[in-house]
Amino acid sequence: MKLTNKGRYAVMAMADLASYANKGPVSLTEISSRQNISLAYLEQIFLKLKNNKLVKSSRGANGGYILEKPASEIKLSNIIFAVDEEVKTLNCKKNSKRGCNNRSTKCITHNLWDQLDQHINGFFEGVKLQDLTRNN
Amino acid sequence: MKLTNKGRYAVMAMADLASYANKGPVSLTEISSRQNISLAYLEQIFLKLKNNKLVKSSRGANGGYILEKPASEIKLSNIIFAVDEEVKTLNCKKNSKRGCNNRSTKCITHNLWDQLDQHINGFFEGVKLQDLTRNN
DNA sequence: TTTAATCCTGACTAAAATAGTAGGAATTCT
DNA sequence: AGAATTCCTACTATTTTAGTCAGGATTAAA
Repeated sequence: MKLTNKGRYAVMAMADLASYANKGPVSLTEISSRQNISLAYLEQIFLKLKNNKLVKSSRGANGGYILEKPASEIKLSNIIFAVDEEVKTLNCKKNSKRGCNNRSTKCITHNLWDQLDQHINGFFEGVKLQDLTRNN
Repeated sequence: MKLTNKGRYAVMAMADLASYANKGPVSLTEISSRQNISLAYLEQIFLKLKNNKLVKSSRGANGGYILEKPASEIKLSNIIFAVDEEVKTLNCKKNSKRGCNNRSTKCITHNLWDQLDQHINGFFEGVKLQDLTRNN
């Protein structure tokens, strides 16, 4: 799992959306001004969120986005994965054809990093979008 | 806590050192060839490890590095902090003079990211260098 | 039907972080 | 003295991140 500002922005935007979505579609312009994220950047982010079936869009005047699922069913890990798609190539897997099951120092730390990754994953698996809204 | 290859290299190198250090100082040249990390890069890394009192050096021919403390007392978090020194400026603290104790979406996710950080910290606090050596 | 709001998309760019090099000085052993 | 080694600083190349820009395409309301 990769962790960047973009992912954090995505979480912020989704939390914003979740808070205001009961009144129909929320436009990116609104979110942009509330959260201080540039509109163009938000568009880029929401495109991915949409492709990952986390939000639905309705176009035209008074259009905007709504959550595709209830906030209680959206995990933060879903959001982060959608936006910061994984490109990480783990050195070990890439370099060794031996399958990385030996006990070299390199592979030991590799496993360690893998464990950490799962640790972080687990963290974001455990938090739902709903947990971030003020009116839950 | 920041996580980069450099940190991983540092952990690898320290694990290597811990495995071989019973025979006196280990030179970076050795570590370099065993772990496939460029000598110049290792020098840079060990400079920081030394400043952080994790290793001791002895110069000159047959010189090298040894652990400053037993491997059972060195936490991985120590190593990583030494090498990837924190520069991270959290947006929230930087921007708001209100002390970031309001319930804005921004601050909610800020707290979230903080929690994650502690989570990761905790992970590396729990692992000792000794746990990585083959002959423990 | 016009118009405005909005989504959609890809290409581009600037800045920051990362990863690593280069080169020389100082030290110690043999 | 000569070889091996740490020490130290500055530099550079690459990659990633964080966005901007420009121009559509689509839809809904007036």
